Amino acid sequence: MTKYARKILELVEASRNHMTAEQIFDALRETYPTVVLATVYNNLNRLWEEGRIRKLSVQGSPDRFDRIARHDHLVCRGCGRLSDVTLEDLTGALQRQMGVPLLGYDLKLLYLCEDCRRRREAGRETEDGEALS
Amino acid sequence: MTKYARKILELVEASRNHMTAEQIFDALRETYPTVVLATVYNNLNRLWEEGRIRKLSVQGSPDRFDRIARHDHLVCRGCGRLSDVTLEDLTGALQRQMGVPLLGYDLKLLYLCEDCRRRREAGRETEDGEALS
DNA sequence: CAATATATTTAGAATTATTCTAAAAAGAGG
DNA sequence: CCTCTTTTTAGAATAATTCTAAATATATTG
Repeated sequence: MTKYARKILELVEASRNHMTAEQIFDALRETYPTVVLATVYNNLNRLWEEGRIRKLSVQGSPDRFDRIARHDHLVCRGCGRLSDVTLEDLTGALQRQMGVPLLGYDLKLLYLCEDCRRRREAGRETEDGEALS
Repeated sequence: MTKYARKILELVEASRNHMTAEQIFDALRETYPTVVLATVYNNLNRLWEEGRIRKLSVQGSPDRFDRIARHDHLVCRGCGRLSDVTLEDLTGALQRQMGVPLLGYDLKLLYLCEDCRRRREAGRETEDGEALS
């Protein structure tokens, strides 16, 4: 782990804010003023491949990076704003708390398909193992 | 509904394939050879805003468009490949059927935040109402 | 510690998906 | 038909992300 990777992981874990690469870049520059954006992407992708952080695609806005600890998201269909929810919240409390009915949900189950498993076994030693998207 | 919108909706509903804008464009050109890609995006966005189709963001690949009828997705963490699942599948059958353990899941709950609701009430008459992302 | 090998960073160009703009064309309603 | 509104077109613009090649840094081995 390089100093950049370490600091980026720290930033992502500390933030409860689902940061974009750009925001992480800005935060990182306070410590390392000469770092470039590509380095941030390199590290984020490496951390993601290693299963150390999560990457969320939200329609129409840049990817967000998030700590790995299990939790789910409430996404505004208007502006893409994200907030965290835990499973306890889901039971009714959510609707009351938000005072608004859900428009729907989007559930993705993550796995490795045949081809990718074969390719991964064949290719480099291993990677990953228990990562969330 | 224009002929383009109609045909695009038809294509999206007929396909069990989570098509990208590009693929829809290609399919559409067989019927209307002069249509341009921007028209496809225009229509897909209009249909999505009207809640007639779903839009899925998958990390690292273009948005996919999908019929509205309720179902969820199995996403390969390696290559982004999508397949449909229904709730019955989820109960164990899924793991046996796929012969592979899930790496995790990604649940997004869709709603409209305060700001967007206000903006929408203030702004144009209405839109949407029951759309899924 | 030096020498080599491997991995990371940098700078900037390149790519890709998507949106925007302005003008032309197509519908819709009277 | 005529006017008004919406959609399409063509192509430029934008934004996020990845790629490339050279330079650095880090790790490994003799």
